[in-house]
Amino acid sequence: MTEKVHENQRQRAPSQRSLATRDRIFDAAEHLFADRGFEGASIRDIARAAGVQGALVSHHGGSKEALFATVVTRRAQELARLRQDALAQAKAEGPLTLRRILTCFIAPFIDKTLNGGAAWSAYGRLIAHVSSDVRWQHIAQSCFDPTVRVFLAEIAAILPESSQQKISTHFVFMVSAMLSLCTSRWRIAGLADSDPPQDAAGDLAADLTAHLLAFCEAGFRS
Amino acid sequence: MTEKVHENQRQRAPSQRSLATRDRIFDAAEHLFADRGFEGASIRDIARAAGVQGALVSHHGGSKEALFATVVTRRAQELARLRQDALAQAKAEGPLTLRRILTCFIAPFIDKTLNGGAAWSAYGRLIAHVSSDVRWQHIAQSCFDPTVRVFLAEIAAILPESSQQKISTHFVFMVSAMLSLCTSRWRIAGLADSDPPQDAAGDLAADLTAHLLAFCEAGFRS
DNA sequence: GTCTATAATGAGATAGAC
DNA sequence: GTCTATCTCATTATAGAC
Repeated sequence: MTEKVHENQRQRAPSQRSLATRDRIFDAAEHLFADRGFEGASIRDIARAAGVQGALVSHHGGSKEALFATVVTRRAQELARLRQDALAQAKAEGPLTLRRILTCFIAPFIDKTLNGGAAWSAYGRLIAHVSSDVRWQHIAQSCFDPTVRVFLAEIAAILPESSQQKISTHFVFMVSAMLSLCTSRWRIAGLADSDPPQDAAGDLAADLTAHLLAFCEAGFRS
Repeated sequence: MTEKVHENQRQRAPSQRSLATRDRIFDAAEHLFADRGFEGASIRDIARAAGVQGALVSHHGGSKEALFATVVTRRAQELARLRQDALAQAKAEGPLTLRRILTCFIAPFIDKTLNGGAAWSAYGRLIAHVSSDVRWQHIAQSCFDPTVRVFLAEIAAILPESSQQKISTHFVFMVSAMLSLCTSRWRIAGLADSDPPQDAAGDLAADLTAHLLAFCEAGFRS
């Protein structure tokens, strides 16, 4: 079999260089969409940040909407896997508690977005846009709802007296609070009249995760 | 004293018609900024929605940024007054509890944004943009932080063992959950596999307020 | 796969008539 | 206070050379 393939089959795999360029474009798009929203980030901005020409952004990302969806989807799979792996491990280690279920959902996200580097930090803010704008409902449904439904079912088993409506409402409260750690830490710092807590005092992500978990577990049990 | 004034004094009061036009422009801007964000809403869209020419939007609103700030500020004063009046009345009626403090903050907002008509509904979503984007920090500080600090002080008096950092963090969690009722009810409905609860069953705002209050009070006490 | 060049449209803002 | 007209620049997207 030669390197040549039938015309209706896929072309040969993209080169290393092409893949690297594509990832630079997606990283730049992720960062700018996160910071300035869908309309606030222009293709030109993204191209400049990635160090390429505008036409190349369209080549790799398609239309601007397709690029947005691609960038959101890109890390969603890894995040879903982290969460479901954590849940599977928690199940293997003993009977599930509400706290353990919520931890499996929140801890991977906070760990990545606060300790996972600039790209994951931007991704957290990007998801906040998706979660608060009905225009991206289709993305939320395909990227996040399947995993969320798994967690909702586990919570419902722990809290049999709570209606599905109530559990779903509380879950959205929890997600909103979680995302506020990506979008609104400036607000917390401003209200606390203190500098944002430095890593000097320890693991910021662990502290915030514990805070958030305590808040939400109590809320679910209310 | 004639109608003529010194050139460096203010001109005569605007006409009724001018005020009505200005309000139509601000209402249109509020709605479009809320739905599509700052960059997503164009001056031209706003002019068309208000039924005026583009130049008139600039005339009444100044630059686009100034227009955005004006529209956010416009209802902030009324909201602050509603919240502080509720707090004053609660104080007059007896010793404050955590639940009563949180109610004074949340209930006026939910009542207006869910039962106060389309303009207040849009305003709720608009505030969600301000709260989640550090670019609008100066607006949040001037419009909302003064009232928030009053409530933080009352909460601190009820929860003397909680640090200011913890109370501020929990307060931001609460505000995020509250705003999710303006931005993400579609998400709750999608996850609950049920139509969004209809008003037929009663007062939607009252039900959601009670839900949210229970969740957040338990969180604060965690 | 990457570039240059450009098409086609829309953006924010303002000058000046009425 | 409101409108028409226009300036200047940015926008997304694509065609076509290499």
